[in-house]
Amino acid sequence: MVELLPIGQFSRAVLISPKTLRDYHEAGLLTPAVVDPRTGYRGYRPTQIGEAAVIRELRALDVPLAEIAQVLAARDPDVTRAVLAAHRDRMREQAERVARIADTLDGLLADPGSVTRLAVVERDRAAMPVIAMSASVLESEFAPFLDLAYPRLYGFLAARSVPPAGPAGALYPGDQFSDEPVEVTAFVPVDAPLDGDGEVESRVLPAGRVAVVTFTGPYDELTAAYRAVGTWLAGKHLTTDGPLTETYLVGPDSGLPESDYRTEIAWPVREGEAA
Amino acid sequence: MVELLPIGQFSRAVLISPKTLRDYHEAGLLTPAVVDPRTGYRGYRPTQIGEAAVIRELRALDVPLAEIAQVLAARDPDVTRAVLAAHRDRMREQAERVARIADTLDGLLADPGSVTRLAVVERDRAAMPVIAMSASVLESEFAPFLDLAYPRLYGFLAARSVPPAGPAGALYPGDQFSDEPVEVTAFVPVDAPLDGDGEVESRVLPAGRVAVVTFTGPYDELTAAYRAVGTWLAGKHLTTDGPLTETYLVGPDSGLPESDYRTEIAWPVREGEAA
DNA sequence: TTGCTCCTCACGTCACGTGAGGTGGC
DNA sequence: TTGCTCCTCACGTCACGTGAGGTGGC
Repeated sequence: MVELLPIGQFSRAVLISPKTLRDYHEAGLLTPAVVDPRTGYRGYRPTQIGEAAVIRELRALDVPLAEIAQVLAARDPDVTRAVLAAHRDRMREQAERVARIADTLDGLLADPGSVTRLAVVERDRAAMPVIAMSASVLESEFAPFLDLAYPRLYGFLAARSVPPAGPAGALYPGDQFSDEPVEVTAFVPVDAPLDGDGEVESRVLPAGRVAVVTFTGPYDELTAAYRAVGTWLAGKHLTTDGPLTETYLVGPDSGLPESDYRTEIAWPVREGEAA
Repeated sequence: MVELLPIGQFSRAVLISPKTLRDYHEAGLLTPAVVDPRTGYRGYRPTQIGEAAVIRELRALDVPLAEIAQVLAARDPDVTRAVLAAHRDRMREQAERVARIADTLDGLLADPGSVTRLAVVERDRAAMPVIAMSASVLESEFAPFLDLAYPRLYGFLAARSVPPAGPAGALYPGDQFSDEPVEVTAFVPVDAPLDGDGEVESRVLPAGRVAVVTFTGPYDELTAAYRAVGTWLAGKHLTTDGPLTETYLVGPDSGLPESDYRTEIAWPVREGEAA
C-alpha cells in the first residue's frame, strides 16, 4: 500500500489551493489516485506531486489550462514545444500591444483635453469582410458614384436577407492627389464573406495598424480632419500603407442635420521612417 | 425639440454595440437623454455622441469602466491626468511581466524536459506576513534550532486560533558560508500581520523577484538544488539580494518517507551584473 | 464530544457577446 | 399584417477565491 495524501496535505505540498485541485480534478487535468465512493474524499499519491508541480509551473507562466491538458495528454516533447511556442508568441504580441497602449496614454497625458477633441489615435484594426463596388472616378465624381453604389449594395443585402454588420464606408487612395481618375470603393461590412455577383464583389479589408480620427461636421469640412492626421503622421515618422478608409458613422440616412454628421478616417500605417 | 436617436442608430454612430450601451446605462456611465416609461425605449441626443466617443477611446486603451466613470464624473483635467497616469503605469508593468514570461518560455523551449526536472524559474513573489523566530547559530545548529522554533510558532498560532496560511519555512543568509554563527529565521505564514510576543515576532517578507527551484528528496541532498540555482544565477548574470527562503512543502510532519520530502528554495535576485 | 478536515453547491470577478422569448412602431 | 427594432432576462467567458451549510475522522 502506498501512502495517500488527503487534499489539504497535497495542497500544501504543491502550493495549489484545495479548491483549485478540485477544479483540476473536475477538468480531468489531475485526477486523484483514489476517490472514496462514500465520502467523496480525494486521495493523492506522492508520485502525483511531480505532475501537479508541472501544472503549477505552466500556470505561473499563464499557459491556459486547455493547453496544459494538451501537453500532459500527449507526453511528447514535440507537442510541448509547439504548445509553448504558440503561447510564447501570444505573450510577445500581448506585451507589444500593452506597451503601445502605454505609449498612447503617454500621448494623452501630454494633452488630456485631446480625448474630447479632434484626436488621432493609433489602433489595431481587425480584418473586415465587406461587399463592395469599385470604380475609377475623378474627385468631383466621388459623391455621385457613392450615391449610386450604396443603394445597390444595400439592395444586394436585402435580397439575401443579410443585415449589414456596421456602418458603410469607402476606400480612397491615400497617396495620390491628382486630376486623374482614381480607384474608389464603396463598401458595406458583413459578418461573414458573401459571394458577389457581376456588379457587387466580395472583399476582406485587411487587418492592420491604422491611425484613426473621427470628425463631427459636414462633409465639406472634412479637410480639417485630414490636416489633423497629416500633422500627426508627420510627427510620428510613420509611413502610410495602402488606401485609407472613410466610415460614415452618421450620414444622410440618419435624418440629422449635416452639422451632426460623423465620419471616421482610418489610415493604414507602418512602423518606420516616412518616405 | 432636439432629435432623439434610438439605440440602434446611436450604436452605429459611435461604434458601440446596443448591449454595451445598455450596460453603460445600467452602470450610470452614459444615461440616455430620454427613456420611455411605458416601453423602456432609450433615446439619445446627438450631443451625447461626444461622450460616447470618449468612452470608446478610453476602452480601446483598456481603461476600466470604473476609472472612465471617475474621469467623466470629475470633468477635471487633473483627475483625468492622475487616472490615466496610474493606468499607464499598470500597463507598463503588465507589458514587462508578459515579456518576462515570454523569455521564460523561450528558456523552456530550449529544453522542454526541464519542466519536469530540477528547473529554476524566475518569479514575482508577493509580500507575505509571517510569524517568526530568529537566532544567530552555527550551521551545525540549524536543525536543532528549527526543531525548537516550529513547535513554539505553531503553539503561538493555536493559542490564538489562527490557522497557518501555508507551509513553514526558514530564512538563511545567502551570501556567506562561514564557520561563524549566522542569522537564521524560522517562520510560518499567516493571512494578516499579527502582534508578536517577547519570543515570537511579526514580520512581512518583502515582495520581489526570486529565482525558485523545488527539490524532491532528503534534506542531505539539498545541495544538488543549490548547485542548480547557483549555476543558473551565474548564467543569467543576476545578483542576489537578501536572505534566501527555504519552504518545507513536504517535511517530517507529512508522515511520508524522507525521499518524498519537497523543499522550495527561493533566492531574491536583482537585475544587473553579478558582483 | 470537540475541533479540524473535507464535501458540494452557489456566487462574484470584468466587460461584454449571444441567444430566447416577447413587444412596439411604421 | 409584415418585418424590423427594441425590450428584459439568462447564460457563457476564464480560472480561480470566498463563503454557506453540512458531514467525516481521530
